[in-house]
Amino acid sequence: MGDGLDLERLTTAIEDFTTIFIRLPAVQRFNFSTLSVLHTLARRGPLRLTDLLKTEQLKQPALTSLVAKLEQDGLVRRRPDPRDGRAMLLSLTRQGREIVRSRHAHRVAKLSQLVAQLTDEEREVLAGSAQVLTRITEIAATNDAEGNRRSADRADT
Amino acid sequence: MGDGLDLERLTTAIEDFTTIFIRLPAVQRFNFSTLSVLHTLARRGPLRLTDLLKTEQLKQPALTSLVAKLEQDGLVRRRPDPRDGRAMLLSLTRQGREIVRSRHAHRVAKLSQLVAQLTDEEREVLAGSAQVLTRITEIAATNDAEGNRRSADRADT
DNA sequence: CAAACTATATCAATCTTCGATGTAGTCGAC
DNA sequence: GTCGACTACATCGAAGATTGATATAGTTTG
Repeated sequence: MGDGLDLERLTTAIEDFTTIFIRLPAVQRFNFSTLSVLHTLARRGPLRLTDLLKTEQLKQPALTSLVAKLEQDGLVRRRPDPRDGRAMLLSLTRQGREIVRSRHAHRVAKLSQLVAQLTDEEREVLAGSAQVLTRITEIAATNDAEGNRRSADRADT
Repeated sequence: MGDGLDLERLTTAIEDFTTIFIRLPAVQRFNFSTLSVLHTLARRGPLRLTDLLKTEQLKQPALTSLVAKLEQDGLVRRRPDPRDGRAMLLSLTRQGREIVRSRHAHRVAKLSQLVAQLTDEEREVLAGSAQVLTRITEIAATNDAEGNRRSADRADT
């Protein structure tokens, strides 16, 4: 209580930070949607189209055609789901993973250069925040999953 | 020294966190580029097209037409720069600011709900990190500005 | 005041995205 | 087992966004 956590300020700080950290110039010819799809597949392993759809800000036909193009370009692999004849399992090829890794590496390098200009104290704060950010992301995922269960059940008050 | 700052891990944590925090479903019909332009204008006040261009991942013609549409929709104001007859000064209208504020408010609400599920200790770490994030963003801006000066000078080794 | 430069606008071609709809696979009740 | 309802993904045509090339107009410098 009263720990001085100013959400307003923190949100603004994150918004501004992502502008310089996440929106790197697209070194290759990829747009936001494409990069987001690649990142999600890199992080969450093989996914069905429908599951991938949930995290992306696209409608299904757009995602289908984006994935088709990525397959043609050799970045994504598509194979039938052995458990469900309707579904496709999507994953990255080695080449696809390489793109995600390269962007990630750019970010690490950029962050490294910035962190070098901080005080020791500031660096300590950052070190702790990685863990907290991960926790928050997990909590959000859990909340979403529960939300889905509830609305599927139609059993809540 | 040896403060356990793992940049690899921190970068991944930030990447994953922004997926749930920044890429909110576009409640309105705006795409990424549009939202980014609105955010930048909200934060950095009146800007010339060329200056706005620097922070956006778009080419100049695309930005011109995007801004034209935003003006038609009443979200952006365009007026001639009194200091330079070639340039236009872009800023948000009240309505444009309202959109940015609304997305920001959504984020604050979402963060608030997540933070409520953290321990006191975790909240304390977050409280400190707002300041550090802001510092990092400032440093990055300074670095960029210096980089531009240097390459304009063509005077470095 | 002419040449070189800068800021923005326009154009046609290409790529993205969308809503609507189609096809094929799955599931559960009987 | 087979009928009906549902789900996963694909296809299609239209609308919108983005691009490179280029045009126009204003500015600066010698």
